[in-house]
Amino acid sequence: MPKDSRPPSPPRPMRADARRNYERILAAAADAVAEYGAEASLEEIARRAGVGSATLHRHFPSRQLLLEAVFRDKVEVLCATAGDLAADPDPAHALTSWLRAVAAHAVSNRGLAASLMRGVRDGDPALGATCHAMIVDAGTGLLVRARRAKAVRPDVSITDLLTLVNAICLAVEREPDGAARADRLLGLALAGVHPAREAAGDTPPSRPEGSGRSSRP
Amino acid sequence: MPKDSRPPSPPRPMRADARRNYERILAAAADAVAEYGAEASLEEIARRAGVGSATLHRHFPSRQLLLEAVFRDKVEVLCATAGDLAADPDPAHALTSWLRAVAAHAVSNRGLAASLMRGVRDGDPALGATCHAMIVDAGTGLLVRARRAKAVRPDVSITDLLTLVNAICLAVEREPDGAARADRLLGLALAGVHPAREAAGDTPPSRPEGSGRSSRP
DNA sequence: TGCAAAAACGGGGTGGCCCTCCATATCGTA
DNA sequence: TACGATATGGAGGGCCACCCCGTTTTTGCA
Repeated sequence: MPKDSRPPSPPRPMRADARRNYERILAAAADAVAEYGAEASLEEIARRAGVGSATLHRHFPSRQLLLEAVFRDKVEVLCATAGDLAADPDPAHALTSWLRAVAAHAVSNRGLAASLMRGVRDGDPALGATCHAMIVDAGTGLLVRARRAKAVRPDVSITDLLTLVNAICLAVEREPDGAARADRLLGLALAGVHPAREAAGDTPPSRPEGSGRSSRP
Repeated sequence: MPKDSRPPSPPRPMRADARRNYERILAAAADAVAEYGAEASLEEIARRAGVGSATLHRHFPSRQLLLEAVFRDKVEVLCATAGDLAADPDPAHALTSWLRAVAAHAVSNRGLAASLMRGVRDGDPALGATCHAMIVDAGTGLLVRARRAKAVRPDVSITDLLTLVNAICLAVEREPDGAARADRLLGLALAGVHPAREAAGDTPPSRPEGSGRSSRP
């Protein structure tokens, strides 16, 4: 059996200069990712941080881990938002609002979508799926509530929804007016492309019911 | 004024060895892209084709151009499919069938989605947007017919639909069972996440109307 | 058929990237 | 202050995209 488990914090609290460099790298990475997206050059990040590339790789053994560290707090904001929306009296509205918030964050923080996308799949096990897991957890609460209220199809999973959101954000990333387009496409995907009755506003996601014609004989 | 315009074919019909190498590169690229996706190494392609890397770059000055050449005939198949579906008595069904066909091609041909995505945006002007343009043209016919039949929202554009399709395909690419998942997500996006009445089958895209409750007071 | 210009070729160079080794510098403490 | 554990970063290897330019092949014409 293993000698000892120390889950949250290794006894070594990290040396002062190490922590300083860690922070520097994180800041430089945030800049670089904002500028170039998730594919930003790691050497460039190390250069901006004023450290050697080896130091960067020691602190963040994979690109995914670096991205996770960069976006951790933004993801926490989204999770908190989900918590707040749990009190919304309208479960459907809460869910769609949150998904839109996720999309808004993803398009305004280049690379976030790519970071959230990579879940468990892809090579190394348990090597940086934290953000993905956090978001899934946060969204699940909103989804089950909406499902209980019969406001979403019973077969829709949180993975479905998040994949759609991230796919859309990834697709419109680096487009002229990405935020608006992402919101528009998300509204479309949530409401469907078939015409709702009166609904004339901006791709309103609610009130899907109504009189209609059957389009398939 | 310009001396002369010769739109379709430059008078030089390409030397025999040049055409031979062109074909070889194309074949090698098809293999490599099938194996590694749109990010396949160009040097590896040149190596497989038995030509120098300079030759590859001469024939295909950009990765995008090479991908377009690789996928040209598949895109033509999709365009032909769109033509066939124009005779479908049900415009809505024709449109969704075609979008599903696009998705099916995109997931089964690694890199196609990425190739179709890059439209006009991104650096050089008119440097490889042919596939994108062809697909847009083909889809527009189906969309306007569906729109006339009031089977789609009037504000939905073909760009919206194709972006959704490509985004989904890009997202599920290299997932275990990508094709099924892409089809499922596309069905979701086309029909919306809100519950349809009886509709119990596989994410049926039609008959979006139904009895419901107003979800926003 | 023979030949010279044009066209195409590809080896090798440049510069970038990711990642690792190890001699050196720095920090925390006895 | 002095020592050992810890952290550093320059150098180097492997891979890649892309380009320069001397060489080879093809072609059109005499």
